[in-house]
Amino acid sequence: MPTPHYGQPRYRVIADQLRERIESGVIPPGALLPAESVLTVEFRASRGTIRRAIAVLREAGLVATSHGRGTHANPRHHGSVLNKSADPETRERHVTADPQLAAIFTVDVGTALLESESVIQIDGTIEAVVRIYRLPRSIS
Amino acid sequence: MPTPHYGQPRYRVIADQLRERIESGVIPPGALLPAESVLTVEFRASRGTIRRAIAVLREAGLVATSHGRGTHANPRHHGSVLNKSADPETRERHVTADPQLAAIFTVDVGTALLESESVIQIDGTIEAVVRIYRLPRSIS
DNA sequence: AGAAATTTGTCCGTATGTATC
DNA sequence: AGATACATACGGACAAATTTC
Repeated sequence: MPTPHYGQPRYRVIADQLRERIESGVIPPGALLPAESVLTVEFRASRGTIRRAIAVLREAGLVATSHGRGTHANPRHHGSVLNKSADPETRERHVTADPQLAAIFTVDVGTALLESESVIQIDGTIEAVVRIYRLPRSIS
Repeated sequence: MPTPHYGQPRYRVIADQLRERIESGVIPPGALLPAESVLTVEFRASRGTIRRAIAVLREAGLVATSHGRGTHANPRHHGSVLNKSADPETRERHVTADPQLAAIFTVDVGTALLESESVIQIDGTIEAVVRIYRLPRSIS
């Protein structure tokens, strides 16, 4: 099997499906998820991919994993005052200035800008995407 | 080589060493870290282990990674920029999801999103442009 | 108590896809 | 277009914690 990930990578697709089961109650709070070895069969993915999908859910705070025991769904603290803050996983890339950005920075359209992107999640659901544009740093 | 990890796992040890270089200034702010392929040679670890070590630093906010470019140290934090916005000129508009946003929100490309744009100025000079994307207000 | 089975944790090597230079 | 660098995915192996018998 090649490694095509045109749209979303497989671990994200798998993570979304597992999250759906948890939020819909198919996997009730506190219950154990199927073992990684079971999930590899079900999703026909390698264990590494399964583990990465679970890692997404764990960082989102809706599952917890114990060595030797398994991964179980977390009791949802919905409605409570506690709302988990976002995890800042920042990714950067170079982009070209669109007309709006060019006007703001007073540069030509197409000038290189640095874009920094973060995904804001609350309780595992994506709330917003923040993109910050700056002029590329000059000195170092 | 077997897989001994008596004390700390290797990726943590490597992450600590890289962190030391960043915080001590051996890798100055904004500078690129050595490529993953270089680090595999230096630490005699597989690329997967190197990537995991870098992931630790990324989640800690010490580095930011760009796809074909590399990983560089001490990216500016979003929070610091956002906190300095005393007089943000905020403007909202509807936009269509580009492929990246579509993948993050798990919607089709072209789906309507709400964009909130602010210009961050410090002492009259434009520091950054912040764009926040959200799904449109839905009924509930 | 002890051994075996189960399950997650770490690590390696390789291959291929995708973005950037 | 080629080279470089990061991203995803596979399969295998062994370690460590837990549970089960």
